[in-house]
Amino acid sequence: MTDSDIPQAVDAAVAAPAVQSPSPSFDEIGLHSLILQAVKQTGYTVPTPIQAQALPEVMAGRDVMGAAQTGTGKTAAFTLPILHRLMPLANASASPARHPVRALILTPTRELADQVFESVKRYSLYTPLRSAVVFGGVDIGPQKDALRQGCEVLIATPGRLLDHLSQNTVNLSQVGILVLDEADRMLDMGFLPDLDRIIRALPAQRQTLLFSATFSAEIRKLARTYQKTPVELEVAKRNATADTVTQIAYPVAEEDKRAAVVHLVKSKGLNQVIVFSNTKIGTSRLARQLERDGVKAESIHGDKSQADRMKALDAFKAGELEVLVATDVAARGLDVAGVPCVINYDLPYSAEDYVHRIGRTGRAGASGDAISLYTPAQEKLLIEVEKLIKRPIERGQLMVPKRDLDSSRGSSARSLPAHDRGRGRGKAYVEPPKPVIDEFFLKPYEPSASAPSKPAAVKPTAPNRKAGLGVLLGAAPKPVDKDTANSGEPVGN
DNA sequence: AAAAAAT
Repeated sequence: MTDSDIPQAVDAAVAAPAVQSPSPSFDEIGLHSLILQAVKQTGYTVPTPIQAQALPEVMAGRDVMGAAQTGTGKTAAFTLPILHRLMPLANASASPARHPVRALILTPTRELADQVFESVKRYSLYTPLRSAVVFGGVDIGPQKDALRQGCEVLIATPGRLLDHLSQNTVNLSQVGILVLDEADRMLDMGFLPDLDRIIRALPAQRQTLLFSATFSAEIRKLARTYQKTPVELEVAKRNATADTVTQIAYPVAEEDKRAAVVHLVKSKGLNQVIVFSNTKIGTSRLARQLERDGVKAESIHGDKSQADRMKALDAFKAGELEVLVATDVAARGLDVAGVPCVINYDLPYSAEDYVHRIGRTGRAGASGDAISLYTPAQEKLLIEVEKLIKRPIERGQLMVPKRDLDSSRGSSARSLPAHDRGRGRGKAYVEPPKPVIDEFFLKPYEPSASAPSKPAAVKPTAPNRKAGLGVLLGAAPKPVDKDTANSGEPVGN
């Protein structure tokens, strides 16, 4: 599933506010009938805002610079018009063999590449247009075969594409359309030199589409370098978080975080939770520990083999896991339909990543919960996030029954000194204040009420609503107060 | 400071 799978026909009526300006249907936009056929089969009738804006521009051949949140239907916003533009080519159908690549779509991660590929395949189902995807971590042989067969649309991650280029197994000399998806992410990941090398292999005469979560100075520079007077489209507000996502943060001591996750999952019967951790090692470890605690969990991060990554993701999508523990490899672009809850086990180092992480829930107008666990030392990160999203995040108090806490505490966490002891800064080490964790609770955490009318792609098992068992939150939402918020900051950070 | 991506 990808961004393009926003079920307009179904959800628009329920979750999305009625569109005031009469949005044209896909019929009226003038997409090629064979593409329209595939669109209709998915059940969509009305384009999302980004689609409504981008389709005409891209179909007209203009360069587009688009800022759109994930979950806005961004993938279809470029996939559909690209296929439309390539249709004359397919109609000619003179020499079916050895068609050179006409459209190239670059993405930062392998999973995203695969998702975009799935989307292209779906929408080109009734057309003669062919597509292929290349990315690292898997055998290059089959990719070479696919490229030799010929494809009009190629989706790729930069590294493997360069590999193909150097081996002369791909011909990019006829690429008339280039898409840089999640461009901000690609820059973050240091792909600029790779992008540069790839783009130098493309014709200068081409249409270039650039999608990014934000229009930072770097992105604008990228646009200036590779685009010609792009049309700027900005759909959702930059750095906005969906209104349908309930956000809450709990102060939890580092060694209690695991127990907190177990309780959030178990006591509420949450069955499809993505838990974000900041490190690859921490991600693996947490998944293992959760398994020991009786939570079905798998991890996904960059040190795992591509096969393992796909396996974990598929198992999660199939509903076989309660928890997917992930690094930020999963923060962007990943689209598992209807994830009802995201937990930040660690707050991300950058506030922008927070936006991407919680963008995994509350997609397409569905409701979702984003829960962040933070130590007092991490509160400043939380404040950074609030500044970025321009809204306060409710603070709660999470309580876990003491006996569960103790049983779930590993031997490891306890003994570790949580913070570095003074690095000669002349200050004594101060144990950060611990949130009160005790046997009783005030008010249970409830997953947000309005259940999405459209069930997740994965059929959720009946939530076992044994509230009260343990996890609790009380503490009235406290308005953010920058002054007091910082006061408990411990030494060191 | 961390993660991702070609091998």
